[in-house]
Amino acid sequence: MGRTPCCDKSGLKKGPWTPEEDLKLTNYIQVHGPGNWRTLPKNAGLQRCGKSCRLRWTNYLRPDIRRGRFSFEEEETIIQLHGILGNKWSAIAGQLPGRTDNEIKNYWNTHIRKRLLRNGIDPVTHAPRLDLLDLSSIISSTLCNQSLLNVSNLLGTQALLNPQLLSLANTLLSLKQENPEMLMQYLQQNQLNLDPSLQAPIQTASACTTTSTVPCCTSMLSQTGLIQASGEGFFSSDMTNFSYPNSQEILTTSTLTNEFAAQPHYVQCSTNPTVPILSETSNFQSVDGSFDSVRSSAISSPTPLNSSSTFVNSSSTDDERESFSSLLKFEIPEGLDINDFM
DNA sequence: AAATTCCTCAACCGCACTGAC
DNA sequence: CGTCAGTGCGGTTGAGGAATT
Repeated sequence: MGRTPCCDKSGLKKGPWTPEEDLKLTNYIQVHGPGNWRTLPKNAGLQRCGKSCRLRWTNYLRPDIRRGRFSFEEEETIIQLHGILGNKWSAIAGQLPGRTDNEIKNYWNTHIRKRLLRNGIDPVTHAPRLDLLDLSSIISSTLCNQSLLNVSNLLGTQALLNPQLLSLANTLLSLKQENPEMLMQYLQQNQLNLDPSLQAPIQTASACTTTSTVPCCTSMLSQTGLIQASGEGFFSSDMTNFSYPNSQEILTTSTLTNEFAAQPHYVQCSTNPTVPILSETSNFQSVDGSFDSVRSSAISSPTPLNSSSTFVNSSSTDDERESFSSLLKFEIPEGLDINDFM
């Protein structure tokens, strides 16, 4: 049947608001309060759609709007919450007083998203981008034991540019998770160089979930830094404990907590010396794999994330942000143009 | 200095949801 | 129960300024 338009659009002004219109809208709302947007334009003497008035008010004229550059804490919070909530901009905005969903959405799309991509992170899943990572290390870790298959000699950086090899990596990852035996069969069929001495029963995915098989999967973690933990498969049960252990500190509303419970969890690995995670001078608890401080500091901790940086609102540079974002950095082979993936 | 490209963000659009009738 | 008004939300657009050629 279709909805009737929110207002009669004929003769209504569109486009940027003039100061006069802003004044009319502000004055009217100060007297009558927001709401009843359909009749508001007429009553306020505006040639605008009520929807347009509402948007102008909520996104720009509202007195509690906080304008200006996003602080580090805000940016960190956005990244954290986006990892949990996805594109639930209004929910994210609810955790950032004074910021609108529109503003956060714009900032995400123009700044954070690009930075994550530069650092090898898929901005949608917050997992490392397979197509941006060192393929050989991925395949090695896929087998849960780098000694099992020395593919480093098989594949070089060139592999990244080969769609077939990328496809192969995807296949291996899928097989590894779903059917390790089939993976071994696949490898044999494809004549990959398996060390005969290591052709004992391949570690199953479930075996990889025990901490006793330490080499298992840790190489991938160490290679990538931030990995999506899918509950079972790649990571030990202990490791899943890394993920957002303080989520309830971050998310005070039951809605957010519930949504978090339904979302994939993420872990961050600190074992790779090439990943410039925060040093011991920070409150980043890398020793035991706990990332509470990083995850919760934006809200629960009044102290800066990294003592080496002074995070003052609106004063940080992109370089500083880039430095901070190295928390989420992965190894991306040189010569790979990130723009091709954006 | 002019032309072109890139980037930002305010604003729009269409759909979904909720509650009143 | 169905319809509709009101509102909220997320994706997209495009104007205008900045940066680059």
